[in-house]
Amino acid sequence: MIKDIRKSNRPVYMMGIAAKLAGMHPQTLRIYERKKLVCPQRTAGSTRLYSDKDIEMLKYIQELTRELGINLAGVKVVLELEKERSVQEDRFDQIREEMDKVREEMRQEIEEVRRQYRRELVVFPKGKLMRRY
Amino acid sequence: MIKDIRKSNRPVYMMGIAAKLAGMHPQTLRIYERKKLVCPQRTAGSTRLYSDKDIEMLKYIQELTRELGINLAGVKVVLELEKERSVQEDRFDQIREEMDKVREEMRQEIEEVRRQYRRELVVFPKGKLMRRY
DNA sequence: TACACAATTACGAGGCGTGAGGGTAT
DNA sequence: CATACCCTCACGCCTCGTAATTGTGT
Repeated sequence: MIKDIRKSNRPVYMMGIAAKLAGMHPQTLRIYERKKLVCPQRTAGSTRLYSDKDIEMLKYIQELTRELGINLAGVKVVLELEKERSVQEDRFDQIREEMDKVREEMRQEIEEVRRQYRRELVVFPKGKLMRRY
Repeated sequence: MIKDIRKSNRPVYMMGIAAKLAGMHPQTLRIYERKKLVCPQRTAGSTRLYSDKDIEMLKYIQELTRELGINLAGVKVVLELEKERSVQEDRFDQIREEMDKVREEMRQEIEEVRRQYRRELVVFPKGKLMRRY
């Protein structure tokens, strides 16, 4: 399976590049890190390295702050809630899938019952049915 | 069915009382109303009347702002997300209930098939089974 | 050696709670 | 007519983004 490059976790961009990609001030990225909103990897010399996923997150946080006017405490909670929601949606899909499976199993079981009775019945010349022995 | 008084929508408290009940400044309540967070009913003379539900909401918003430090724009989004979540949970319960129903229906259908075959078979003296005619 | 990063501090704009003042409903 | 409401304006605190400074990594 080929990984989606746009969402890779591989740390690649230094802070300056990341800031330009996200259209933000480098200092802002440090603030976000202190508030545990976007936490990039570090090199041995403690230089930050941002992944594409981090960049996406930065852009999304920007939407929440600039367009909706949410402060960082709010952003944190919103991100948590949306994560919970995605988990919930997964569970939802899962249970629906399970329901389809149950339907199919039940259908097959009914079929099996029918087949079993059919196997036990034989047709006699005059069109009558009898148990096989 | 007796309504839960603690969550009633009936408008009863004037602003001063509501503010005391929620432990907030009356002016704050006006701000929340302007931001469409808590919208009390009004009398003909445009005096605000808060319900118990409104008071509950005020207390909850207070938690979000004071304890979590979320600003009002954030509170608005958080409230929306939690509403969505509750809807999603309802849908979840509903589909689980539906699944139970499907199971039961299928079980009954299997039973019905068995019964039908049993009805078509009769026992002959020598223990053999035949179709009813 | 030059350039970009790390960390801290300071400043300005805006959000939010609180208070004051004048007018109106009950 | 007294009290509590209505509304608007103004002040102070806090948050957040930005800039400046000094030191370090590459």
